[in-house]
Amino acid sequence: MGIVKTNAAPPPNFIRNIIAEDLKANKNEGRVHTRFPPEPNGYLHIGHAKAICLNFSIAAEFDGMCNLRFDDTNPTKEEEEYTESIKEDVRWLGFDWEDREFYASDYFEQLYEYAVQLIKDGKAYVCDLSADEIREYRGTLTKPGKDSPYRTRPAEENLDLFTRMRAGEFEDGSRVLRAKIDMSSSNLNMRDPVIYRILRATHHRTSDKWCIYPMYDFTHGQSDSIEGITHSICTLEFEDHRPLYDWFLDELKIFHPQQIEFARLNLSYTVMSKRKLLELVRQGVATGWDDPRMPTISGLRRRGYPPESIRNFCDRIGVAKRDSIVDIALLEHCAREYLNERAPRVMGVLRPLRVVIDNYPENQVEELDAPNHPTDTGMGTRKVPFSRVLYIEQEDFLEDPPKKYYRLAPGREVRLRYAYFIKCVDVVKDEQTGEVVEIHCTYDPKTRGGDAPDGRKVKSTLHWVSAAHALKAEVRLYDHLFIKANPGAEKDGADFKADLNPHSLETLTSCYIEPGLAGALPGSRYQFERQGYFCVDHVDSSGGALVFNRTVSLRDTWARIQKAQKR
RNA sequence: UGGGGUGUCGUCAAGUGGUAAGACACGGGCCUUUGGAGCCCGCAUUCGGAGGUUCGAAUCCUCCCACCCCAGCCA
Repeated sequence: MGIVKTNAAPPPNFIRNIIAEDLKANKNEGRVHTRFPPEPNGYLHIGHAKAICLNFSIAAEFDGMCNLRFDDTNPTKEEEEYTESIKEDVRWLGFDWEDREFYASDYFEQLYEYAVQLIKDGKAYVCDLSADEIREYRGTLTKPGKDSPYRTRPAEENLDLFTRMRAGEFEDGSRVLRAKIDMSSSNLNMRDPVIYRILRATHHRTSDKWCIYPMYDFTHGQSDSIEGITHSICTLEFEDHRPLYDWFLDELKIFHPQQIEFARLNLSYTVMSKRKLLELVRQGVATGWDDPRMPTISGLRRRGYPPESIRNFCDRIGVAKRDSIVDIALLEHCAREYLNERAPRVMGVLRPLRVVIDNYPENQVEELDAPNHPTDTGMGTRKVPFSRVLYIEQEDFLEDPPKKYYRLAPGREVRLRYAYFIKCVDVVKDEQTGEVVEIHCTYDPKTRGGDAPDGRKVKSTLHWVSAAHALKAEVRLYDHLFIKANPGAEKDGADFKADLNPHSLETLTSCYIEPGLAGALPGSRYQFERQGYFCVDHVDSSGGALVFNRTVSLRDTWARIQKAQKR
C-alpha cells in the first residue's frame, strides 16, 4: 500500500465524500488511485504538504495507491536539484510511493502519438502565428477570439509539419501545434490552446532528445489517464481547465480520471507562492530554501517541526473550496502538542545573569537528579551539576518588580528547578550603566531537590545552569517572516516584501546550556524548560559548536499579563 | 461589463429541509517543582443581504451584494 501509518482517520471532507460515493457505486471497479504531481521547479512548502497528505491519506483510507509524478514539461525551469529535494521532503513527511515514481517526460513519446492522433482526426493543427499574434487572435474575456488563418490546414500538411517540428527543421517559437476547439468559447482555455511548442532546451531527464515539448494542459490529464489515476485532485485554479482535459480525454478515447479541485493553503504571516519564495531566496532575504523562517518543508524541518506535527496540521485544517488563510498559530499549536509529549526537557539560559550563592562551599559540586520529562517517567532522569556560581535568565530577576511578577527580586525567595530555594541578598551593578551584572543569593541546604521540609512555598521556579560546567551555545530565535497576516495585500500592487518582519531572526551567541547536551545530534529536539522547543541546527552545528533553532516558544502567560498591564 | 468558483464564530471548518459539531485563538477558574502541561467553564437565537416556498430553511426558489481565478508558446 505504501503508506506510513499516520494519525487516526483524518476528518471527512467533500473529496473523501465523493470518493466514498464513487466506491458505493462501484466506479472504477472499486479502485482508488491518486497521485501527487509536483513540478520540479522549486522546493516543496507546507501548501504542498496539504496536497501530499490529502492524496496519500486518501489512498491509505480507501486501500488504494498514490503515485509520485513529476510534471516536468518545461525544461527551462526544471532542475534535478528540485526533484531530489522533493523526494526527500515527501519521504521525510512519512510517505512512500514505493516503485511508482513517474515523470511526465516518461510519456513524451506517447504524448506525441496522442498529438498525431488528434491531427489525423482533424482536431489539431500547426499554427504559424507568432506568440503576439496568437494573443491578439485569442480575443479577451469579453470578446470572442478569431480563427487562425492556419486553422484549416489539411491533416496531411499538419502531420508533415508536426513531424518536421520534431525533427528540428524549424526555429524555436516559429510554429506551434494547437488543438482545434472553439475560438469563441467563453472559456479561454478552449480557444484553440497551444499543445506543443518548439523549444531547444536540455531536459534534466531526456537531455536533447526533444526539441518540442508538450504543454502542461496537454500533459497532465493524459498522464493521469496513463497511470490509471481514478481521482485527480488539484487546486482551484485548474477548475477552468477541466473542460479542456475532458475534451482531450474524450477525443483521444482514453481512460478518464475524475478531477476534483480544492483550495490551496494560505498561512498567516507568510507567503506561499513558489515565485515569492524563490524571490526571497534569490534576493538573499532568506538564507536559502531551508531557511528556518521559510514555510518550505526543508525550512520547517530545519526549524525543528516534526513531520508528525505537520501531518496533524494538514488533517486539522480541513479541505474545502473556499479561499482562506489559516492562522499560523494552529501550526505552532501542532508543534507544541507533539513536542510537549516527546521532547526531553533540558535547561538552557539564553541571556545569562551571573548568580553567586554566597553560602555555598567554594569548590563543591553536586550532581542533582533531573527527570527528562515531567510526566513520562519512561524517559528517565539525568544528572545536572550544581555549584556556587550559576547563570539564570536575565529576565528572571528584577530589582523593582511590578505587580504579579513572581520571579527573583531583592529579598525574595524562589526555587531553582530540581535544586534549591535561593534568596536574593545583594545586587551588583555596572557603575557606568547601572545595569545589573551579578546578583548574590543564599541557598537553603534543606531544600535540596526543590521542596522545603517546613512546607513553605515559593511563587516561582527558575531554570539555571552551573557556570563552571555549562556549555556555550548559539541560539536562533525566530519570529514570523512578515508583520502582516496577509503580506502585500493591503494596497494594490504593493510589494509583499514591504511587509517583511525586520525582527524575524534574533541570534544569541552567548547562551549557556547544561553539559549533558554535549554531542547532541543534529536535528535532535529538546524543550529548554520555561523557554520553548529547540532543535540542533544540522547545517551550522559543527565540531563541538552547538547551534539551536527555536522551533516555537512555550505559551507565555507572563507575557500576556504584561501586555494586558500595558493596556 | 464573458466564463468558472466561493460566501456558516476573530481564524479554519462540519452541516445537504427538523431547529448551528469540532479545532485554533480569546476570556475565566482549578491544579502545578516549567507563569509549561493538564483539567473545567464560557465563546454564532444565527449561517453575505433581501424577498419567497414550507408546520419547519444555513440547507429549496428568486433577485441582489462581496470576494477569488482565467486573456503564458508557465505549471
